[in-house]
Amino acid sequence: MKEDTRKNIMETAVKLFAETGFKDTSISKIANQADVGKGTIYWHFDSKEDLFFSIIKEKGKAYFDKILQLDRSDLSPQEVIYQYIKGRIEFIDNNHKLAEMLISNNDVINREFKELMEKKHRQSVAVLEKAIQRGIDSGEFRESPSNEIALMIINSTNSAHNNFSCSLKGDNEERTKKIFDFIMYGLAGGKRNEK
Amino acid sequence: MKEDTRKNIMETAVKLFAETGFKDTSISKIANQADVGKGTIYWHFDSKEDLFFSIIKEKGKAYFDKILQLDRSDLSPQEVIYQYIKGRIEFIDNNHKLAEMLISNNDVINREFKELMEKKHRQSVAVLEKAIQRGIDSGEFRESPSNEIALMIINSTNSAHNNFSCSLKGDNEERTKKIFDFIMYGLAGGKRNEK
Amino acid sequence: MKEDTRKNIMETAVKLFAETGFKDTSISKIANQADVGKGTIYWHFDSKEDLFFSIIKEKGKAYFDKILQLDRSDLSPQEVIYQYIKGRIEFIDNNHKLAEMLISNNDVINREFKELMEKKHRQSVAVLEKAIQRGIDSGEFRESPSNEIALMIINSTNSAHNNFSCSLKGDNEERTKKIFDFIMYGLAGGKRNEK
Amino acid sequence: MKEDTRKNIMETAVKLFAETGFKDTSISKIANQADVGKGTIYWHFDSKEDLFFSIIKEKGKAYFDKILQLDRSDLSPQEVIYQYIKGRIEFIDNNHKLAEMLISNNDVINREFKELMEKKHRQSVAVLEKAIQRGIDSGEFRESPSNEIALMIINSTNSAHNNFSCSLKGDNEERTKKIFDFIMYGLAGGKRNEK
DNA sequence: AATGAATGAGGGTTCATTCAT
DNA sequence: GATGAATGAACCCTCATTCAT
Repeated sequence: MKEDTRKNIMETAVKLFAETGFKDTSISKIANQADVGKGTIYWHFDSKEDLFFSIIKEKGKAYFDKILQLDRSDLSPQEVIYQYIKGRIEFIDNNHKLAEMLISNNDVINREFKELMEKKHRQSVAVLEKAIQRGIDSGEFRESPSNEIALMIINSTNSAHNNFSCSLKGDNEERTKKIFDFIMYGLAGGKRNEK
Repeated sequence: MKEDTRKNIMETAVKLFAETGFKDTSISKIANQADVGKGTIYWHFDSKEDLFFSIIKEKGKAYFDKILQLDRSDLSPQEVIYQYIKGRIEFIDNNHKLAEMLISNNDVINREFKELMEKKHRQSVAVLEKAIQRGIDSGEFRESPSNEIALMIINSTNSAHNNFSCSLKGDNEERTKKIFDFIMYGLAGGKRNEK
Repeated sequence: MKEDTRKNIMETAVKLFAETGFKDTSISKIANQADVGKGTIYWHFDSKEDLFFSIIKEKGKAYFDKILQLDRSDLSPQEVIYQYIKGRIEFIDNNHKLAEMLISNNDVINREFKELMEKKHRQSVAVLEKAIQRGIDSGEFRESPSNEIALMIINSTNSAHNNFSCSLKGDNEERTKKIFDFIMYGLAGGKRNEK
Repeated sequence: MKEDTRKNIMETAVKLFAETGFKDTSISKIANQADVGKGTIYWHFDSKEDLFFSIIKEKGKAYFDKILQLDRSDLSPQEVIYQYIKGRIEFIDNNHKLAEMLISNNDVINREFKELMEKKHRQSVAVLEKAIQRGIDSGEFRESPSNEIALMIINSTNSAHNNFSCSLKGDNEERTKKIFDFIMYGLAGGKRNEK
């Protein structure tokens, strides 16, 4: 029963945080919606921030774990990139607003959160970076700064989710392919005519 | 002197809004930091929202105008894309904090703001889209959905600015070239070996 | 204990509203005087207006109910008028400050309040009007516009309470009789010598 | 020219004060409406209160002077009362909202204003009182406490102006007569049948 | 474990007043 | 005489947090 209340609060909170953001979601609203007393939330969590972090950590864990698991040499570099895009799109699809919080650095709550997010971000970059480097070493990819390419891949992938009411069309598979294709061959594709 | 105070307030505000977001930046804080009375802000602006919009409109105008001017046929498609990237990077460099506000859609304040930003975003997409289509028609670019490619270009360009304390290295010229290169040729470049 | 706080706030508020009016009575002042936190007032009432209305509705109900109960044919017209005066004087005596709020229409807060007060006022007028008409029909009273006479009776009755530090003397019984006498016979009494 | 600005301000102010009351009329609004700078008002008047008092004193003077002039023995007691009612109704008609301020003691601004109003009120009562006493002495009026009757006359006269959207009908002459008649003969008129 | 009444710091905003020009 | 930009105290209200029960 103990865990039930805690879970109930977290699930209600994640929905509300995702819908209206951290600042605009009050403890009262969460308590109301979760059908518990306000004091109950403070029995289970130290503060509003603590509640938020607990959610982020729990919900984000699966996502980040999946990314970290791509850091294996039995996957081809292209496969790593493809799976990265796919995983992110799926996560965004399932946790729409929460994803925005994890992806953007605007809703910075405090230093602890910022540092946690930066760490996760660096880890994601590192996974991609390694795969890219492997691809370059094998001659599969062209010479380029792997770290920065990783960053551009991550940003391109964001095209999958709403960006001022504009986003990629199609189901997850299609969207993944589109982004992967863009990342792999760019606009010109094989057509190299130097600017 | 009249305009000095207004400018002072706007510059202080843009810094604080960018640092801590709209919600977490109080009028008191802005007034303190700008070394004016709280009432002074309300002499120059109708409300906190009005202050925010005034900043967005005034500072963002030059940036968006420059993008719209790229919509000319005497520029090659590649040139349009290159100039787009360059313009955005320069804007980000000069208005670092403001750029974060303009780029992120997390701090959506209200419908008016949302609609303004969406309109500007659609216009930017349209400019790129046209250029891409021209490139495809001329055989310069490979066949692809121009609208969605435009979106991915925009997102890739965001790699130029801080993304959880990680960004592209080099001066503006270098960074522009890196992004342009990525967009043009992708990771594989001419090396096409289908996944 | 729950109701104690609410009552405490209402009683403090009615005193202050009556002393200094709605506009000039701040929530802070009420909270201070009632020895509760400002937030406590907002726990019990939605807004300053809600507090005001709650007082009016709760405290005024008994008074208006008593008036409406005079609308019975087993009471002689004179008796209705006498009881009306008596009821109002008693109410004023027991709710001195509140009475000032109910009687004056200067502190009109908003449409809802205005309409509520007008409705109650019309009902009071109607009760008196019916009684007057009955008295005229029976030949007890002289021919006269019953509606307007009702209005004058109401205003005369206001003489019982402070009017720029001047009011009728005596206990409630005496004051009721004085006003009743004035209303019945006027200044000249039976002495009719046309002006 | 000096007096022109001052007059302009006062006339604009009296209109606005009358329309929206003292509290709800801001100096800005008056300045705007009068088409002068805010500072100009403060050059002509010490404060918002001073502006208000200046209006009250000036506009109220004519009214109160007229009442005081009724304190002459060449007027019959009835004539005094009749003229009192008539004067008040005319004043109310010409200065509708301002009249409410003068008549009600709810919009008490401060001690000075309160005392001024009470003094004027006492003087008005005194004029009526003397006339009543003369009428009683001459056998014209029946025996009664002249001071308190004066108060009731004043209150009855208030029936002429809006009282929660209910007031006497007819032109000034008619309304004066109705009130005079009520005051003189009451409801029963000559018909004395003791309750 | 759970509750909800109570709190007060801080939010955005208004406005009478001042003063350099 | 006249102006209006600047001020800051005070306004109503919100909400994260506490604590007696």
